[in-house]
Amino acid sequence: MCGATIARMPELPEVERVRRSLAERVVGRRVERVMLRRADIVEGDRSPAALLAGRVITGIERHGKQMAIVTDTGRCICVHLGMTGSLCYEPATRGEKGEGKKHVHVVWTLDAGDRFEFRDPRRFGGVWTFPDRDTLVRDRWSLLGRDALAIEAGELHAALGDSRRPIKAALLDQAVVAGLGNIYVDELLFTCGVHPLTPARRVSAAVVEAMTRAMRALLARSIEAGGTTLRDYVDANGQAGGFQSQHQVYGRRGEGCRVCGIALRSRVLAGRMTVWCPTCQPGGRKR
DNA sequence: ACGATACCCTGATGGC
DNA sequence: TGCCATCAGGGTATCG
Repeated sequence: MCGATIARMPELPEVERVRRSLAERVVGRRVERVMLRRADIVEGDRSPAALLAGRVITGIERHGKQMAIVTDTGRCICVHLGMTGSLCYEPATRGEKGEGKKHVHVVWTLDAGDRFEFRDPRRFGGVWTFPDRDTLVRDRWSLLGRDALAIEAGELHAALGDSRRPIKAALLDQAVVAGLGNIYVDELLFTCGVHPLTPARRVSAAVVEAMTRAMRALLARSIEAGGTTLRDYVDANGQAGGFQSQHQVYGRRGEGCRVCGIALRSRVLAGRMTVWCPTCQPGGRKR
């Protein structure tokens, strides 16, 4: 099993857990060599140097669901876990790189033979290389909205603008706010009593204010609980996430609302399975 | 211009 | 048991 971090459907809390657990192991250490086993998982310069060979890792940052591994010269890579991606720390004692494991696309070997690996069966994730942090921000992170843990109510309200699209679709849009995925959007809308079909422009400033607070609290609680584990997630210390037990609506279609008891409704919205409580989240009529 | 849809991909799952 | 259809969805390309 993976020594560090697997997250199925990694959203902001899961990525933050990966960031923290990996940073503990690799910051301050030199990348001795890089093995690229599947070239098309990397976008940009695919040379060993671009993939951080010879560099000393100085930090791991996160913006929304994306991570950046930054090094002493400023050279960095951006890692997106997609749906099934993971960054796993593997001590040297755990055998040879990628041995017997499928879908390990990149292996970074550190001093003493310890290493970390990018694995992604479905390949919705990827790795992007940048000569420096400014280029990463300019070419990639500037396309994202503010991080969901940092965004303020006024900014979120402005980002929603006068869009008529369903609030669920807007909150999933990483250019509006970075870090939310299907699970946390449904949970957030339930918490705020907002119907997922509500046109974004019709969510009042007051509700956006409450939503912003609820979003921070929800994400913070999930990070605290170790993130959401739907199948086999363990962090660097072998601990599974525990937040799934707190889900109010996600994955509970047809089951009773934990607040009012009525059967939760569901439909596909913005291409995503969406679950809500028809009484706790009234309205939703499009205009 | 905006919003909805198709597609990428593999593993888990359920039906027969 | 094994085969096949179905579903899951983050992000992007394309359609309407």
